[in-house]
Parts: sequence; structure tokens; C-alpha cells
Amino acid sequence: MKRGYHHGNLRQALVEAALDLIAEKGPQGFTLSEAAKAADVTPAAVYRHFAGRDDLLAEVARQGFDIFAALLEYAYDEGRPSALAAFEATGRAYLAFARKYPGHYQAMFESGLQPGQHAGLASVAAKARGTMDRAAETLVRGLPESRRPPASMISAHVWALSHGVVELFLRGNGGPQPWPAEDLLETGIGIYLRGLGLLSPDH
Amino acid sequence: MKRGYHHGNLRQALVEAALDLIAEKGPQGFTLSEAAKAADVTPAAVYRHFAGRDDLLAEVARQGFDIFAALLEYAYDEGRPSALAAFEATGRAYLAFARKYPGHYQAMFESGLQPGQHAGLASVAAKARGTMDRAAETLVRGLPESRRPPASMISAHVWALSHGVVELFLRGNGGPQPWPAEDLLETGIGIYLRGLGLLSPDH
DNA sequence: TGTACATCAGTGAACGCGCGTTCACTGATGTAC
DNA sequence: TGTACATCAGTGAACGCGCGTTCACTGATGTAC
Repeated sequence: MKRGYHHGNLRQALVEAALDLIAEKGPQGFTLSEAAKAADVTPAAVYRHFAGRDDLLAEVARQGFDIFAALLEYAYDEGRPSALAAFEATGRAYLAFARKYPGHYQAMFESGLQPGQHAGLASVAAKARGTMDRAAETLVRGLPESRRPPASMISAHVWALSHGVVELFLRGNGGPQPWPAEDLLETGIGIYLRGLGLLSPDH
Repeated sequence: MKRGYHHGNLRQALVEAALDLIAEKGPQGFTLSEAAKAADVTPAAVYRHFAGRDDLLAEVARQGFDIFAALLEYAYDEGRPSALAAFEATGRAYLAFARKYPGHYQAMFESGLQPGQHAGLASVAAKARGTMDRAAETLVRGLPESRRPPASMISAHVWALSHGVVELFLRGNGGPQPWPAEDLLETGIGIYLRGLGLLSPDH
């Protein structure tokens, strides 16, 4: 692909180069210099668009949280067709996102950058969290008040289970994988929902 | 602390220096040179005891898996006083290990080194896994055969939940922490066990 | 339509730094006599 | 108990490398007239 002196859309090209590097070699494998090289550009050119290495990485994570939040929102679909189905769908969406956007996922959760250090990162991360919380909130309304755990606790459980499944069983990090990650998450959430009293024991 | 030309037990001193570095600054923060400096020794001295940077890191992880396996085994205690109590104890032990040995934990799970690449790492990791599997196996025997999920699936669920809780809620990575990690894991496993039919709904 | 000019995205060379690793060496330790 | 010597853990200097970052520059682009 030929190009002249000016690139056209270097900013986004750098983001995508970073994504490829991270997806391929892990968050460690990303360097500003290699991202620049992959975008066919001098390292110094990066500074026209980003404050530096961390700023580029933060933008990758930010875009990741954007997509993530949108996918969760889409899966939740305002609690349709039922609170239960919507909740299960958000769990599946979590895993689907991790599988489909490995570069984003690793930038978000494994790159070692602190949200809060980069403006806008924390807020877009909170948005994703909010969707999960809402799904749990809707779900929990189906329970009698006397046996209704806090919604934020339930969303934390599912978030943690999903994250653990991704880290240990979607990538190779947990040794041999006894089960496909999707099946693990599906069955795990199923048993959990039964424990909440939201699925019958025969289900 | 004074010492002469010879260190005495440099090998273990380096391991502990690495542990401190990792616990303090994350797995990224560990370098062979800084570990050597912390042990009051020239970087070249490291090569008397390790093949290189990765070998030192692998030894840290190996010792971690050793402790981890021992703690799980101790918590499981051959299924005493009951299969259920022993299983819950192994879950708590997972989290307790992560809290008490953060350097080891991060070397094991967040340092990006592949088990299998380092002899002995995979086997000692498998040992830890085996204890969890056994705890699940004992547990599952309390269920009627018709509703008995595979033990390896159950241990994978709990492993994933525990890992997720550690990654997201023990460290700051998940944003604001709505609940103490120990409480989250305890309640999560409780609901899960109820879903398996091993705890009564009133529990 | 053609020319002068301002803008600014990207160049290329250079920097200081810390990294992992190597090598010939040195000097403390422990053993043989 | 004292001396000669082998061992080998740690030194210190050096290496090549890739990193993030800076700087004065250059040349493509688009606008004003």
C-alpha cells in the first residue's frame, strides 16, 4: 500500500497497529517504536497524535471499553426478552468480547495501566460496569425481598467468574483446558442462578 | 547488614529480592539488574545461580506453586471435617494465598511466562490443580448420580471465580471495590453450592 | 487558472537510559599435607 | 598449627540493543489572492 508524505489517518492506524501487536505478543509486546514501524512511520511521528507511549495505550483501552460497554448494552437489551435471559446474555457477551477483541481486552485488563490516571478511561469503564449492574438489578427484582442479595454483589460475582474464565481458560494460562471457555461460563452461571433461586433444579 | 566477598545464600536472596520487586511494582517492575542490586550484588553474579532472567522468574513462580499446593492441601485436609467444609476451605485458601503472597501470585499468573517452557513449573502447577480437583471430586460424591456434574468442571468454576475475584477486587484493577474480596468469594461460592444442591436455600 | 504562502504531519538524526548478557579477573574459603 | 593450593562465588568493565523522547528540518497540502 503506497502512501505519500502524509499518512491520512495515522492516529487510528497506530491504534490498530498497537492492537495487532498486543493480540499477537501480549501487552508486553507492545512498544511505541514497533507500533510506529507497523504503521510505516517514524517513532517521532507518533507524538503528533499522542502524548507518548502510555497515552497511545490508554486510547486503545478506551476504545476497548467503548466497544465493551456497547456490546454489554446490546446484549442486555433493556432486560428483554426476560430479566433472566438478558442477564445470561450479558455474561456471554463478556466472553464473546474477550474472544473477539483480544487486543482490546488485554490493553484494558492486562496492560498494567491504571484507569483514573488517564482522563476518560475511568468513566467509560464505569459505563460498562453500570450495564452489568443494571442487568443484575433487573434480575434481582424477581426474587422475594427476604432473599434478595445486593445487585452489585451479583454483578461482581459474574464479572469475576467471567474474567477468571477468560484469563485461565480462554488463553492457555491455566494449563490444559478441560472445557471450552464458553461452556464453562454457561454452566457456571447456570449453577449460580439456580443457587439464587432463579432457575429450577431441573433446568 | 555486612557481608564479605561471598554472599552465603545468594540464590534464595535473589528470589526474595525478586518477590519484593514484583509485590511492590508488579511483574513488569522486576528486572534481573534490580534484583541483583537489591541483593547487594553485581548483575553478573546472578548467572552463578540462574541461567538468566527468565530462569530466576520461573524459580520464583515454582516456589509459589509449591507454597500454593501445600496451602490448598492443608486446607482440603483429606476432606475433613466434611466434603463441603473442605471444599469451601480450599476456596478461601486460594484467596488467602493471593493476599499473603502477592509476589508469588503475580509471578505465577501475571508475569507472562509459560509453564511448560520451564521444567518443573508445569508439574508443580498441576499438583495444585490436582488438589482442587480432588476437593471437587469428594464434594460431588454427595450428589445423586443423575445430578452430578463432572468434578473437573466444578473445580474449574471455583478456580475461575477465585482468580477473577483476586484480579478484579483484591487489587485495584476493577475500579471501586464494592465488597471485600473475601466476602465476595464466600458469598459467590455459597450461592454456587446452593445451585449444586449442596446447601439448603435457608443456609 | 496560476502563484505565494501558511500550515503542520512526518522525517531523520541524535540523546540518555537501563536492560540482559559475556568475559577475564580476583579474592575468600576450605582442604591436603 | 602452618603453608600451598584448588575451587568457585562474586567483581567490574564492556557489549549491543531497543526503548521512549527531543529537535530542527522538510515537503505535501490547502487556501488567499
